[in-house]
Amino acid sequence: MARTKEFNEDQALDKAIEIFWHKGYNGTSAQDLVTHLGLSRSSLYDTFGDKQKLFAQSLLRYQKQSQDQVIKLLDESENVKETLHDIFKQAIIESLEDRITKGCFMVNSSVELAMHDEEIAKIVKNNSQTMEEVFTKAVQKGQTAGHISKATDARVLARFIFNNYSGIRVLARTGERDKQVYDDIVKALFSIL
Amino acid sequence: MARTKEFNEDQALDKAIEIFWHKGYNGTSAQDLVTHLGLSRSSLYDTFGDKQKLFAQSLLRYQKQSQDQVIKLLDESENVKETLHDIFKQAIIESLEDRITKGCFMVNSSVELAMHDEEIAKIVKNNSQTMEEVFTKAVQKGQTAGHISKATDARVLARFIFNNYSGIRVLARTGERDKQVYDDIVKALFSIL
DNA sequence: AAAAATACGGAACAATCGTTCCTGAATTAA
DNA sequence: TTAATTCAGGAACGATTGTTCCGTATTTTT
Repeated sequence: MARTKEFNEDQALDKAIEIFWHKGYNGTSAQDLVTHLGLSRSSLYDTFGDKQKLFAQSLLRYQKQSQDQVIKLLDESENVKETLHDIFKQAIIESLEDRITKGCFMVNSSVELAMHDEEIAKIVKNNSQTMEEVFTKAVQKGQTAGHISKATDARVLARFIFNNYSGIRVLARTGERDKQVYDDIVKALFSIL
Repeated sequence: MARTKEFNEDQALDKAIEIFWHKGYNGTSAQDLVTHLGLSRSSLYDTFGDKQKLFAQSLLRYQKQSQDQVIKLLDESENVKETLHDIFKQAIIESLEDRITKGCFMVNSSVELAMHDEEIAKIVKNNSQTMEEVFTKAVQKGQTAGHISKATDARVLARFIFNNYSGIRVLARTGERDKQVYDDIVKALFSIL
């Protein structure tokens, strides 16, 4: 009956993530999207609705991708403290390697849109809660195994870890390229785990 | 020779800070500025140049205001650890009280503009360096006085403090209203000082 | 082969963007 | 008083915004 799409929807979403991540919501124009996604205006609007909906779908996809990665690493980990350390090391590498410093798409979107767009606010809130749960369970696992100090409540540590993660991603967004600054923060953070 | 200005330039800048802080640079239109500052278009452009210049001036004024406050508190402090604690408590109060959650103007601007506007990038970088110095000296002072542990290098702790400050301001921007979340972070942070 | 459905490219939309300019009134210093 | 300067207000600028629509091409199912 119908013609098939010539582009892959998920690949297009990945392109949308790239440009929204780099330029933000208000900084990305419809023309930017057409150019970067390689689609026509009509295909773009037929497929994704409008700019706001495309942004929300992009952010959801990004969230799922990054959450899944962290969850998998922590689930499979036999030393949670080491794995958490690896996660931070990876974030630092990404911050230093990216020639265009994009920071974290979720953090960027929180700051730019959370208070102006209810749908984005929900995604951000859901992300925070999920990450808090993931980190809390991981810390508990580490405390049981004896890799992480039991001196502080697991949820407190989880919130603390998440807060430092946000901070580091802001730092990356500012264009900080001195590895020592990142390393100092991680060093201090892990001194209390 | 000339008619005197009927408005106070600094007061107008304060109004500009308010709206840029709330809506961001791209989210604030020229009409928003005219309405909120209570000036005519012509007066606004004659006085401040253009939107970008007005934004930069606003951010500089905000930076000076908040830096001066922190520096004064820490300079006059006899117990730096307590004063740092007060500074965080104050940030939490502001985060919870603000009906419209604005976060931190400097953090917001970093995320939105630092990588796209060189002038803003310079302001942000200068702010980070200054705050790092201020915190470093404060921590040294606290270590000498015996209020802060000497186990960790002062600069490392300073960067760590600043990172958690950024994180908390992002949290505020996401609209988090649970005081316990903020308190947990501060509790964990001060457990290593 | 015919018919149905959709992708495509691009023209075109009204609205808003930041900015400039013009008007006439108001105020000041010479 | 005169000349200079700045005020407020609004019209108007071209450019860009997000979005819609249309004609054509293409593919799939009947």
